[in-house]
Amino acid sequence: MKERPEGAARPTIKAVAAEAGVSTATVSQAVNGTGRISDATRRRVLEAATRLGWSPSASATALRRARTRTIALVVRRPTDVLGADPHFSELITGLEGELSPRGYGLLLHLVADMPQESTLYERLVAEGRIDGAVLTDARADDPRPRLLRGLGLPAVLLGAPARGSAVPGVGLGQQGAGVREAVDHLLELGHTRVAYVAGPAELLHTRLRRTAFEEALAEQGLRPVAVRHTDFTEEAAVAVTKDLLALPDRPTALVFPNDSMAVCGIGTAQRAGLRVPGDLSVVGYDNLPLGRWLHPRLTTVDQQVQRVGAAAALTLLARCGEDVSPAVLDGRPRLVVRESTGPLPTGA
Amino acid sequence: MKERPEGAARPTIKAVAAEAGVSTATVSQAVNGTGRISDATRRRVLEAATRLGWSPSASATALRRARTRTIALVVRRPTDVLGADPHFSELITGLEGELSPRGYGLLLHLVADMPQESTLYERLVAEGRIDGAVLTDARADDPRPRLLRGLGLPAVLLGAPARGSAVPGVGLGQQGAGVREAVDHLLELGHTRVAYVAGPAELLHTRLRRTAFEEALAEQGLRPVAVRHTDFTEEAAVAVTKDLLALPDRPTALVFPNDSMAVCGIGTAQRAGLRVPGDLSVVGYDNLPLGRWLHPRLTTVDQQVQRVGAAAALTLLARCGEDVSPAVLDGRPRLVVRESTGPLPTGA
DNA sequence: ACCCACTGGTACATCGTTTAACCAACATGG
DNA sequence: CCATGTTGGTTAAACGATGTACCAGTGGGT
Repeated sequence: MKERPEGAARPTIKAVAAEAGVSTATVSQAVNGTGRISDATRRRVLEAATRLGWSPSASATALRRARTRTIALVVRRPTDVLGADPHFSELITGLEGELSPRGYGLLLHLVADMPQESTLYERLVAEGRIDGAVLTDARADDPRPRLLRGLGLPAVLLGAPARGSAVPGVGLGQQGAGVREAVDHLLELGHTRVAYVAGPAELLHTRLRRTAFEEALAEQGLRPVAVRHTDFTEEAAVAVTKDLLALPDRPTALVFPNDSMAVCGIGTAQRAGLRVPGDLSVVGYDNLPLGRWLHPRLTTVDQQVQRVGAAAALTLLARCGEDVSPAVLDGRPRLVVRESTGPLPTGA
Repeated sequence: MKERPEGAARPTIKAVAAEAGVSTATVSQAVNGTGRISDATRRRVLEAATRLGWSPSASATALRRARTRTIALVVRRPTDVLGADPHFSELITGLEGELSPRGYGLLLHLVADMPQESTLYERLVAEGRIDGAVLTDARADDPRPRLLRGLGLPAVLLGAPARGSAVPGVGLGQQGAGVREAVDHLLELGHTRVAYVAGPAELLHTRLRRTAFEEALAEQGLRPVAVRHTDFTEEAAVAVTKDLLALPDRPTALVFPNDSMAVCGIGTAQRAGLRVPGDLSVVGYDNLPLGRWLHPRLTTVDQQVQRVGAAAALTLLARCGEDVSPAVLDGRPRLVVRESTGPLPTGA
């Protein structure tokens, strides 16, 4: 609709000022609601602006205000294969839901490893391209909080809530609650030989969940059949499942660190002639949409990534000087019981 | 490493000029390789720049040059539920692979529907936030090419290669080839009662693939048992599968428009007591990583989204005035035969 | 000795906004 | 009638980089 005659340059604040018969300063004040302007002039200016289809140039505003209204989300993807982690779609949805209405944009970058990620932040900050960053995959010894603090870049860390870190953490409380609930569920079903497939050891949530897993078992006087760390790839899921199923005292239940891997695990078990949940119970993590439709439907832990994303956006916006009501993030990860878990096999 | 003493503002070109003992103009020319500067001075300037950890301000450069080095990718997600289409992860990977090394950023936005998407482009252009856009999900009557052309924004349309549209299309040639191959594969296995689950009718590739499907059958003198359009949601996949399996002359093979839906279809069939591929063969589309690990492993069509993304990025960069070698996109969608397809059930 | 070409660099206007400082006009109170 | 506000604007200086037009020096040719 705002289609301009071919080749016509975008209008500037000057054009609007001329159209409305005022100075450019007045236009600026009118659209920003600052300064002292009569209601009548304000209206005139706004009309002129819409008539010309003008919006303030983002570059000029950014230069003047030293604010870009852009947030970075850097995704570290170790291998080319992991790729499709649908986790991020959910996260991005949550973020965008809060950013977009406030005129903020999300700048997405993919990197291979942590050094690359650090360099990228340095560049983005040096170029003044972003106002803040969302950090994912908190590590046990994470270099990013210190780095970003040094660079003076507002950030939030997804995962564990703040722990005296340089940047505030955003996430559901009681990180371990989901896994704990999963274990309790399995125990109730009669399982005693349970194994845990964990994520990369350096990730923070890997630790939290592993601890929760072991504690929940210990409370019933049990110990895990095994705990295996993996790199989150599908290949690893298959390999580790085979490995666990070959154990002398084969586990009757497997707990995975995400749904994709759980699905691989189920496939591997079935391929080995086992029925799920008849012979083996499987629990995932993330509650991907897909899990609802598989056969068997996947029992999993829902950690509400989308809501966490929204909360993270709000926290970050607040740190960027936007006045937003602080995010309240109640709730905790919860087990969603479906069909991939069942009573202990009678033979066992 | 570039950690500046707390509160110190980022250095500007002036600081670098002072450090190197030259004028700001010289600094600019040195880093941009323009103008006539002696090698010695150039080196001195670059050294000074790294010493201070300076990079040209993106905002200032954008303002001056009327170029932001930012590309928009707008994702339309009809419902909240579709969400996790892993398709996009692949696409983004492909795009980023070419954009990032050239200093371009990817600005990601999520919208609900086409009107919103149009408005968004208008805003982004009016604010001068982007240099170009990548359009996905080409529609039969797509308003975006005209719109963006009117706005003067470079763009590429993913999917069918150019067809006299206002923006160049990027995609594998012979769009239908994959589906055609799938049908041939099924026919070879002896199937004659094949049904097709299609995507939303307004999407361009939906048409192309549907046509390919029908033509491939027709060549053997066959007609589809049924063709059903859906909205790409998992729910729809389940519903339509149930529906098709209840048909009087039940199909022995189902072709789906993406892997997520194919998985849902398999689950639904299994739940109905059918074995895959024993009683029913299923073909997907996209070649998601997950499909390799399911039980049964998914037969699907690989359309190399990542490579298409890379090619799209190159085409777009070229239109943005970057001098890149034009993308060559050979190949076509190819069938990947795995385990979800098998010979015609003997009873049928 | 003089003109010219060339090399290597600098001064300055400019991109489109924002904002502090300033000012005209007009009412108000003493 | 004059200092004193108040209201509603304007002027001009940034913000940080780019690029055109200009200039100082050097050396060559005649």
